[in-house]
Amino acid sequence: MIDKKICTGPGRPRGFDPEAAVEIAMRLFHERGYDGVGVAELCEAIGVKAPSLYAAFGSKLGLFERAVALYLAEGGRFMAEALSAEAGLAEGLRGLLLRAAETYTAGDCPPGCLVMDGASRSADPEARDLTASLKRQARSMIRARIARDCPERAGELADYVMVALYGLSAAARDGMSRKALRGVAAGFAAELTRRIEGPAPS
Amino acid sequence: MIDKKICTGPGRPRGFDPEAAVEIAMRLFHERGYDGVGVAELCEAIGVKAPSLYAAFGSKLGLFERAVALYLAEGGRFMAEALSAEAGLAEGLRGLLLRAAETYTAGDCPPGCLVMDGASRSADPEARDLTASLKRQARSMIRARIARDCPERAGELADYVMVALYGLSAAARDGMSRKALRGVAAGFAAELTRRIEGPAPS
DNA sequence: TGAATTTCATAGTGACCATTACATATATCG
DNA sequence: CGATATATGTAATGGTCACTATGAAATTCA
Repeated sequence: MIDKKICTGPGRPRGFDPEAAVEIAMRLFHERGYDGVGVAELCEAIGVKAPSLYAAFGSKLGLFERAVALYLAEGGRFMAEALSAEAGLAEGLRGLLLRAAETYTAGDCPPGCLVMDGASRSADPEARDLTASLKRQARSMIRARIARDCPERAGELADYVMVALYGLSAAARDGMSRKALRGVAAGFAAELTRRIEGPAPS
Repeated sequence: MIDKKICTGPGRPRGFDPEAAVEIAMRLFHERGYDGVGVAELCEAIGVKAPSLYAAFGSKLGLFERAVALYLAEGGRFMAEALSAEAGLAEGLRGLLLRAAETYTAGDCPPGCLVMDGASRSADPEARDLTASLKRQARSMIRARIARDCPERAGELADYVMVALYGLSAAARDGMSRKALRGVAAGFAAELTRRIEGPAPS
């Protein structure tokens, strides 16, 4: 509740905005992945020297954590929205996949999903673990939503949605068009709908 | 047709088997990606010093090219087989997806596909281009097979299969079980079959 | 045996990596 | 005006990166 500019204590005030820095870092990490962006490049893009960056965020990993958190707060909303929708399960999952296709090909940010493949092959195990944990969390949310209407197939269908999201993200990052991705997502959703509404196929 | 050990010219004979070296490199690249494996580690695993490796393969990228070629010759066969099968289109694509799920979770080699995400986020543009070209080639093969039976939907269905393969590979690399992946692949194939055999939806 | 040829191991190249020691600069508080 | 506290820039840390210059070792051919 306290304005952060007013209650500034003693000491030299910092010469940059940490929130803007996190946003710049988010974009760079999203473009080229955790290992693909060096601290030197982050410093230059943010307009700050390395010691200031370390004083503010602790480490490159700390800045990545902040960047991922901002990513989830901005672009990760669509998942929570689709899952908590009052619409039916099939409609919700269809919306999730279609909005993933849109989000992963939005022109104002890099293609693909920062969580899905921003650090999946990183050399830093802590960065890998961070995104891996978020992916488990996403699957858990999806599974919980499915279990409300379809408990006996929740695991199976959650896996289906996860693989679809993996595919949409990777294909987007490899340049697949938004239109093509939309069509694929609709196909994934159609099968999902059949599995939810129809009986188990033998 | 000439045994490679008999017709050895002048000079000191090399102390290692280049084909075995390529196989070792293939496994390492498959496990951790192009950037994730250093030349020093390759040298130690192969049992050779850096200059010998460079004399034999020219560069790290040259060794990667050989490793990818071996990967395609060994594990990439299932795609050509599924596409050139005498069975129907839907059966062939279903076989392709199911065999991808099996291949990507085979216990005797690392999970996922070396081509799909062995260098997709590499810092080396030449390594990225190599795998990107192979992915375009794979899509082209899939599309050509589809076009034989279903020319008006070849592009759309080829995109569908590609996204499915991306997803299966990434999910496998993130630890999804073979059983779960099989179920997902079967679901992908079911929708594909409907799109092939049924009329265009709406 | 001696020349030619190829591979070998030793030991380095400069560039980049994330990170930090140190001194200086700029603020608030007493 | 000190004293204290925080941020800054300079410059360097040790480590790893892909790669290679150099010379010795091991082979074939004359």
